[in-house]
Amino acid sequence: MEIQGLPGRLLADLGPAIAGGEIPEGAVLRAEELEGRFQVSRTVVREAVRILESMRMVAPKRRVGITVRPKSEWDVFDPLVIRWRLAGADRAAQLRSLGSLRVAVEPAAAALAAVHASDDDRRELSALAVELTVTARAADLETFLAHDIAFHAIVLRASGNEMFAHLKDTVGAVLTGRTEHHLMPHQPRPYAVQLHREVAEAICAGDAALAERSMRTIVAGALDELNATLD
Amino acid sequence: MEIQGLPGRLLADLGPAIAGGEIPEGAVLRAEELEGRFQVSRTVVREAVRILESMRMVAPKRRVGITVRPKSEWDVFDPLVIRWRLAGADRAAQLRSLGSLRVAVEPAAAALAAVHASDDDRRELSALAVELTVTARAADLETFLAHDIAFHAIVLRASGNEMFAHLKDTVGAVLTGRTEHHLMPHQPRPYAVQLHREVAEAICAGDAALAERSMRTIVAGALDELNATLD
DNA sequence: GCAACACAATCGTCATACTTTTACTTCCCG
DNA sequence: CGGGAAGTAAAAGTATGACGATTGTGTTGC
Repeated sequence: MEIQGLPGRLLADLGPAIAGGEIPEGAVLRAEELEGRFQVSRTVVREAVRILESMRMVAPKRRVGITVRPKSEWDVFDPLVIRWRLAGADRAAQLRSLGSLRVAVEPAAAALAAVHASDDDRRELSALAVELTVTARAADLETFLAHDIAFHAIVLRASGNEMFAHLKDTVGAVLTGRTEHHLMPHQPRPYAVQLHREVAEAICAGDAALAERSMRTIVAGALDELNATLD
Repeated sequence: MEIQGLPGRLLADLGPAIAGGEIPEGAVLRAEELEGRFQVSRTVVREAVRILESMRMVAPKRRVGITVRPKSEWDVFDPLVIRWRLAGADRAAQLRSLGSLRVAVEPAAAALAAVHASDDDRRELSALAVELTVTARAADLETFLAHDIAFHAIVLRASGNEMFAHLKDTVGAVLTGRTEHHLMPHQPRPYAVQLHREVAEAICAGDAALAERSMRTIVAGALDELNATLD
């Protein structure tokens, strides 16, 4: 999953530093400086910088250096960029953006899933809905989180849309993030759990409209909570 | 916008070839072979391959070669991947995926725009709605397309969500693609134009629900037409 | 003051040598 | 005959030195 080798390590240092604002917009790095700072060869520096360039985070320019581009131009859908921003100072803004994205996408995915889900998908969703209920009552946040991630991942995949399916990891990161940073109630809200059951049932029954509505209530609620907590 | 230099050129050859299935999943390339085939040095090949690796399209492995990963693992949100797929054999599938994405995102963006749009945004939207009406009646497809792209771009930007805003180019590519490939009526439908006017008015009036509904009608209609044409 | 020119800094590319990993092959022992 | 251990070679990974290309900057001369 990660980029391998020394360029990967460089990237794992530079990426978060830029995404977190430690290296600000407009800052200018020099390749030679990076070679020295990280004790690697030009080859490695260049490959790492190329990757950052492909994410539109930096722009190398002759006679000038490697300039950090304004945040507004970054590839905000790149999984690495998302992860770096979630890990750093930009976490709040990133969570808000992702929250809105979820509100847009997940209800649509649920509606599609109600039409396209395989029998296995439907079975798994039902099972997970039960698990969510149990672990929520037991206040077992860790297991609850795992099941919650799996639940949303299946809905996204079952939608039959490859782009929705790829948001699985991103949604997972959001759910993980808000649990880790205690942006969630200590015990999952019974109403939210109930809504998950509703989504599962609606998808099983092929009721697209209900699946969409219930899912929208879930993600809109999550976004509201998020905004309430962050303010 | 593009990756610069020789690696960029290599990428512009390899990327579309892989995205278009010309180089199939599971195929194994060797760095040395690429050096010879494109008459570039090791450095250049490695940088291009690194970028493809960061898009999850290939996985270099020692003693094996550079393997083309299954399409399902690619970074489907990467603008380059989207462009390459739109240009190649995968165009239909890519248009469908993007169609669903638009149905999910653009109505949400319109709703947010009704709340967050600046006065300038609202003025521009109104003006563009008028332009759309005029150019549609004149059957000036080229100008119509430009204004249509601008219209949707402004709605996405005015939503205030950076991730939505970044879908501007992608939506633009979809609109361009369907005009170029004649997946559109010869003269824009009056009803669709009317809906654009409704969106503009709703956003100007701050009516989020109406903006969302009208926009949904637009994009859902576009998706229906697309499916009808591609089948 | 300004324009042309020269300079130097920095990235971009190439060629080559060496290192590291690892699939495959071979061979020996049970 | 099989299985495992050791050796081999193939491929990517890294380092380095040299040169090319571009371009901001300063300098010089009018």
